[in-house]
Amino acid sequence: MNDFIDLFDEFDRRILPHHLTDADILRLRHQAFALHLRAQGHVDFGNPEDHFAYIAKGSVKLVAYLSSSREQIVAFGFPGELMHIPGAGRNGFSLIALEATELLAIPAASLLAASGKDSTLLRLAIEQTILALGRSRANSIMLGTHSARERLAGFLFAMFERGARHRASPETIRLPMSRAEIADSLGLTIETVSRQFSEMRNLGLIETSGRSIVTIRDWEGLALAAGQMPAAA
Amino acid sequence: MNDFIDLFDEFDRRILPHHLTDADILRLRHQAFALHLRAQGHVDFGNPEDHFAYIAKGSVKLVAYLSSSREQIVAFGFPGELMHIPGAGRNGFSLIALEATELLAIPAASLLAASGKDSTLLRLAIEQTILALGRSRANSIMLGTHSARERLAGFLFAMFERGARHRASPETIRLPMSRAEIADSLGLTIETVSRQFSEMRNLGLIETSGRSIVTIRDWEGLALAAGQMPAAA
DNA sequence: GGCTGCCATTGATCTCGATCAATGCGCTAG
DNA sequence: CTAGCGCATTGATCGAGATCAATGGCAGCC
Repeated sequence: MNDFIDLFDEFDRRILPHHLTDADILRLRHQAFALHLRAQGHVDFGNPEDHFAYIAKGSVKLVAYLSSSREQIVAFGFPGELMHIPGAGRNGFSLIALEATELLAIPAASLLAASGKDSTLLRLAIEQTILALGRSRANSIMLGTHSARERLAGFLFAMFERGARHRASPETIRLPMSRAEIADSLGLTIETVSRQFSEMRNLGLIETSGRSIVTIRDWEGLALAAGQMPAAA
Repeated sequence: MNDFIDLFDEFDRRILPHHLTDADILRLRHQAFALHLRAQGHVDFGNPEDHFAYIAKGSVKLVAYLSSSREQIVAFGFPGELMHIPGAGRNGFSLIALEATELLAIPAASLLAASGKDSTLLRLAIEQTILALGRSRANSIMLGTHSARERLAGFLFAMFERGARHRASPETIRLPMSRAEIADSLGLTIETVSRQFSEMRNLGLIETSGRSIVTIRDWEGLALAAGQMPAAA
């Protein structure tokens, strides 16, 4: 399983703090496991245990299943990111690959339990959780107060900031998710998302090519559309 | 300052794990500070540092200020709860008292830094943060997929579960927040919240008395209105 | 205990986004 | 290169909730 070795090595270099002892690293290596998902493949961490997932290649969505028919996308995950994945609570969660994806999963509980004396790993975990909390609260604010235009503009900004995939030029990204997935993450319908894309294209804010290539033509206009106040403070 | 002594003592008894060493407790006691807020009084933890707040008496709202006029209530806090309060990020947060409130604030960063060898405190912090993350994600799901009726019904359930204030009978609570505050937390307007209250009253699901006393008359009907699936799974 | 101001309720209308319904087009297989 | 399917786009209509506008009633104050 060279895959696992390579994956873990990358994780060690890019995420773990540099001053970890070999013992810590060995401990982690024992708890982690590599996963390869093809497009639309899903992992269901059924047990009530939380996990962390380091995304190496590809991209994923974290989906909450409701009693109703509709599903809500709670977060996206891109290469280089460490996601927090809740165990099953009131509503079940699933991690679903948007495209072929390689990731490293680590049970949160054993990570917490394992670090007896040294708290470096704990600190890493809490930092990531606090980041996720911040993103989730930002999401709540968006869903609670923003219009469809503001949501899509904000979404595009977020995708650009997180580097999305296959950046050809600094203004262009390829979105790995479908319109339906964008809609589910923004609390909108496919049609509304599509209409917003068209209107923003007509306004000269963006250009699109094919189904998933987006180029930003007017950063200031897009920021305005996203609801960042123009002047004042 | 007997207030502080009493507050900290209560915090120790009700929240802290029982096996903490005296050294740990002393360390915490040094970092914590008591706050007394009158109704509408606010604390602005301006520094970019996160805090934890133990609510002893009263109730609070955690508000995100947007560039726009509208504000979004991110969480409520009730007695006995330990809230996570984000430092200023993209949007500023404020903790505002709904009524006269006593609370104990603890800087998260120094709590993390202080626990050198022992990781009990860290574990406490991460547990609370993960709880908050779960609540926030549930909130996202509500805002992204639920109707006004479902939101208010769900809100009432949550208030009952968290014991709200001054429970006269098991079916009756006093809501310490105004209609405007309910609306801001649910992503609705005052008028819609009011209309939903009236309709639910007409349907015989609830009874109201004065501005803030609510009695549940039909638990099953309310659960149905909240969107918990009737039969099936 | 009456006054007064704020908050909640109720009504009328409007608007944004959902829904229903075709049509168009990019991507993949063959 | 072509065919065909699935996703995206566009159009028409509907409806939930926002907005605008009065009215009603609870609570704090003199």
